[in-house]
Amino acid sequence: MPMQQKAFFCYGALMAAQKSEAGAASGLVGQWRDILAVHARTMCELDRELHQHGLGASDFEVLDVLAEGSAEDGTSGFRVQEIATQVHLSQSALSRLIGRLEKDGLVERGMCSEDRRGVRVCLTPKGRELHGEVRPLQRAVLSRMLEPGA
Amino acid sequence: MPMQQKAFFCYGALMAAQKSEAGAASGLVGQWRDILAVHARTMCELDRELHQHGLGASDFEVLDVLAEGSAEDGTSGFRVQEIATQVHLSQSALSRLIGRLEKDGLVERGMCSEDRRGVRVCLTPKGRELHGEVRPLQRAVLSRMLEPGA
DNA sequence: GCACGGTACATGCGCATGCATTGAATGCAA
DNA sequence: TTGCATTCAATGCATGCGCATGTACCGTGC
Repeated sequence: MPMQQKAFFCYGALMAAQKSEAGAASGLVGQWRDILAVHARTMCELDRELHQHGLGASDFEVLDVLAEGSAEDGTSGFRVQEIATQVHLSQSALSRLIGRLEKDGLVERGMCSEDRRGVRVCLTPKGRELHGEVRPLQRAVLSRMLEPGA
Repeated sequence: MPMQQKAFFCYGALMAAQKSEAGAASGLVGQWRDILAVHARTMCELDRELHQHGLGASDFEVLDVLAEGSAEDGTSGFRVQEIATQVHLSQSALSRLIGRLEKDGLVERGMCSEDRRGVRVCLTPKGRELHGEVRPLQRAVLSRMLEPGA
């Protein structure tokens, strides 16, 4: 399931972190630098972890939204625009992301009866399973990177 | 000076922010969501502002490093790898970014006398000027997005 | 019914990014 | 000196992303 091969983007985060790390930043720019550092570090680890299961960070975000929002039987699903409000992606990026997830059999796109412009997206059993399998890993990464005693 | 035409990436940040906004998040995932939201929102604004001057957020980060680190006369400059430790970019991305800045006449690449594999990068007067012109805008965005009374 | 503006999603396109690799230069050891 | 592992930066390549646009559909006003 090669879904996405690359995109680890682990860049200078780890090295860059050490500078402003070791203490909350002072000024605005320091605060911003810290945000960038934490974001980069965590994103990096997250992606690295998720990639072993064929997912990127954004993919997981979407799966997570779908998994949280739908009943256990994966009935209704979400409108694309509803997902868009929960995820930091442009509409076009989200559209393509859903396309990839669909191609990998993790979600299904369906017509939206109320508004035929709309598209309903819902998890497949396979998608739900993968999400369940991967979520603990994500939580682990978060606690590893965000918890104070890191 | 068209440097970089696109890359506003203003995605769903503004909308997505509203959800977990209005209060620090509770759990780890909430905390992470907040980081994502703040990062996306601020990045968006920053890019939007900087683009009016032909720069992207990463471009400014590099200019900022160079401006802070070199004496007023813009003498010495930095090694690429030194810049890399201050910026959350891969080595390759940084190399190309510097290439773009050079093409736009904002920085200059020079030989490194101590290690001829290395490259010294330093601001041109034009680069220094642009940085000085743009820095207040960046600070303004940060205070607008990060300050408590936002 | 029809025209028109607005909305929802998909697609064309250009760009920046990361990974892997390359080529040059260094430093160490035989 | 030669040989080899290492490091620095540049480049080939694949991918995801945002913007602009396209297409289908909705809703309103006529």
